[in-house]
Amino acid sequence: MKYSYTDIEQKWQAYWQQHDTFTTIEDSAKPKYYVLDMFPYPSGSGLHVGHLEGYTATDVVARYKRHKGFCVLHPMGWDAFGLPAEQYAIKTGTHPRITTEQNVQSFKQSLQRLGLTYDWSREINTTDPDYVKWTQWIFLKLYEQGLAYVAEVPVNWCVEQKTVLANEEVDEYLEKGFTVVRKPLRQWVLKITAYAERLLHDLETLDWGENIKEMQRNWIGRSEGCNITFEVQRNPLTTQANITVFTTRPDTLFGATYMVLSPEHPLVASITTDTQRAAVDAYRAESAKKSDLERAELQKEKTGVFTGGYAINPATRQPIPIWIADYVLMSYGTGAIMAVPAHDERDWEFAKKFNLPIVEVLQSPHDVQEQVFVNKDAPCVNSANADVSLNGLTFKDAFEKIVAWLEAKGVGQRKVNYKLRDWVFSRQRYWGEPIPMKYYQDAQGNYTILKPETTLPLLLPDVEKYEPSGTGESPLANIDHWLYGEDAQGKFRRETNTMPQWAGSCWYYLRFKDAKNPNAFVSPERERYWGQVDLYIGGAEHAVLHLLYARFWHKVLYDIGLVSHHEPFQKLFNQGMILGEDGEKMSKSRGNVVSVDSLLETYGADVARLYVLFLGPLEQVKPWNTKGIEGVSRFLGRVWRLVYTNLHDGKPDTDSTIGVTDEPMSAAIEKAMHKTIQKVDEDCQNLRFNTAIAAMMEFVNVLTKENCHNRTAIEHLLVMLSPFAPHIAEELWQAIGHGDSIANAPFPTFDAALTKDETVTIAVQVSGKLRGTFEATVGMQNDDLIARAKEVDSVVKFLDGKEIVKHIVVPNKLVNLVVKG
RNA sequence: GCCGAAGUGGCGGAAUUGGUAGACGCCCAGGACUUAAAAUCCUGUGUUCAGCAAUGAACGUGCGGGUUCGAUUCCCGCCUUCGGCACCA
Repeated sequence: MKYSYTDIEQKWQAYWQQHDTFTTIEDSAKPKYYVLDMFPYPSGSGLHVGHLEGYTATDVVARYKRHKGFCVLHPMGWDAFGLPAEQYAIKTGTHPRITTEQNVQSFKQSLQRLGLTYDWSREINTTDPDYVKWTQWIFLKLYEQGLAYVAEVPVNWCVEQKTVLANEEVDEYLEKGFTVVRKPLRQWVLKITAYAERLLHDLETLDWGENIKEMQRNWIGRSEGCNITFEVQRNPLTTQANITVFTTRPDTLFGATYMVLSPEHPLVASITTDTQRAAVDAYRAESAKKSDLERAELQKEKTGVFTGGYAINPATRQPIPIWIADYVLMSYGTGAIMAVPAHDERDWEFAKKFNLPIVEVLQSPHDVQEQVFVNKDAPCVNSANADVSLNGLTFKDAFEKIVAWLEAKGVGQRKVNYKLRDWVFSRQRYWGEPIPMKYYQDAQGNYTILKPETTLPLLLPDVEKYEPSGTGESPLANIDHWLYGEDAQGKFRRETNTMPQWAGSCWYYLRFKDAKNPNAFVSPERERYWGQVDLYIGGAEHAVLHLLYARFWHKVLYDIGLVSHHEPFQKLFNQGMILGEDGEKMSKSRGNVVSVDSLLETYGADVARLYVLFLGPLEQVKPWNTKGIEGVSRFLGRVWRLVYTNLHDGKPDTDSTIGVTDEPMSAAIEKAMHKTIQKVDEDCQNLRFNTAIAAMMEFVNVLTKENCHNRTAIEHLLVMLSPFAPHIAEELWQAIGHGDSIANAPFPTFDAALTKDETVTIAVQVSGKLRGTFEATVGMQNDDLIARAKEVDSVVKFLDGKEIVKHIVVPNKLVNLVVKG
């Protein structure tokens, strides 16, 4: 019989479906394993090879763990809210639900053709009313915990289109010639900063790549320092005020020669003197117009203006000028800084530009008037007053001493700051979960009294137009019959903001444990049974946001007793991107996209699965290479011919030519088999699929070369291969007489004694250079090894006439004869 | 600029508690089978030099140093590529 992947793939996919082969089993007598993919946004362009790689990897793990006797949870779903469907709706009027459904169908079909073992009875879709209900329910839990609040937050506002833009849209709109400004708008915000310390600290407990942890740490951006209060100098023209700054270098306080406030700082108006007011107002107006992007782009030249006001440096008691400049951000620390130009690059640049004094307070190897000196190890100088002296102290001691002094005087306080900001959680869009809040009328008839929805889910109404309302509100603001209503508590207007796409993905891994539960987002029993996700695989593009947001929600749920672990994903593995054949990122515009459907067409699922893993290490970024696929295709052909030997002989095509025999295998083959099992087993556990496949190829090459068709060897090979190429494995398993699915066969075990060689090749070096080899029995004594090494033909001439000054022996490996002369 | 990862044959990659560099696969060349082709099977395949040849020697893991009997692996200094962050005081 000839190997025809189309026939056998369809046959076995139907078989698995009919027999519920991969329906999840919950058996508390067995260990559990929860292996999860980052679920996709079902885009119109279909599955790409990046999906293929990640999903195949988790599928191999899921199947492998099943062979190993685990109860495996391996689910799939759809992160189906999102901008593309909404933009398509704006263009064509097609309801996003329709587009989404179509895309889901096509995605699901492709996934099924790959022979993935997803338990489709647990399929979820973030846009389903049943799912939206629980997303909203969790939001209300956050609200009850005081972790959701309303604030005025600047957003990207397109002036011409009267629309709020997502960050990723800004460039596109600017290119079209529109004006994009920062405009404060009413937003729902989640207080993720309340969890900053735990989000940082608990990273230690996770089995994640160090690089991803580091990215999260940087994003959270913890820094220790202190807040220092500067008294504003009394001046008949200004009001009495204090300015608090945050600094990580209080040890340089004596060198603070000026202060800078962010242009948005609330004290700017009261500090500014009349003579400076016009300049200050002009500067503030200008920076308000600039988008964040522009501020960042213009980082070359520092700008700023003097307010006319002065503050007193608490250490030197000297008055120092107060400036405003947009290099100081209102959103970090206190929105104000003390500037130490001698020892901070930004301050130095600013001081040089505006001729502000630069005072050296750390012993510097060069003149700080000429060049800035940033250092933590240099001792303090010029840093003493009547009360306190830091001179001679380095960072740590100086820090402690000055902070103690400031605290004693009541003008300073230790403080930890984070770069992490609270999470702006509302979008002015249609295609998202409505935020389930209502505003009831107050005594004046204004809708100001905020209360949560009592009936969930709150679903989206149908709309005629998907464009934003033009007022900065979402299209929902135009749907009066949905927007306004009355209940026992009075007349209300609904919240028009919707949730961001992140919302659904913050907890989907929990819903998979109990996907159809109508009474709870997950039952406590099932939550506990499946516990943490044991392995989570996805692209590194989600290294920060999705993973941080999900961890945040999870911790909140943990705190209110709804989940049993404080972290959701125990082990995270990031697959590397697959590039086009040209080594560039795959993109439609480059025309280097490899589509999964065409691969399936040409080579079938087993080859596609095998090849995408054989390409290289899972975590590595690697280019696609269409030619190499022939190799794995041939490999499967060879496997096929181990069972169906007739093709090899060119004889007629009949089923009776199954060549599996019960003749014993040779010792060499048996050894090769045990080594292969060991290697494949280890590699599967460590997600090193490329070398696992290589090991199986080697084994098949040995079997082929020796014309060995031993039943045990082939059965073990098929079980090892089945996680990778399940269809052909099932077909051959059946062909050699098994009635049950290979998926239920236990993974072969190896005999450690049989993986060891009796003889080894010893390398012989002369002064570190390889000059020959010889065969020796394992465990041969060092003296014997040396004696043998000296007799090796190719070695002798390098020893001729030389004195051996040293013998180095690595047992069972190598002899190195060090010679002189 | 800062943080992180990585640089190995014509190509994808393998091998690191320091011990025969190049497993496996692609490409390529030669052979077997075939009327022929495809498929399949076998052999060879890092570079350079010497030789008719078997073979031998030198070089070789981004670059330059170092430690060591021995370095792809460890240390120091660079270069390049990719990813992330980007005035965070």
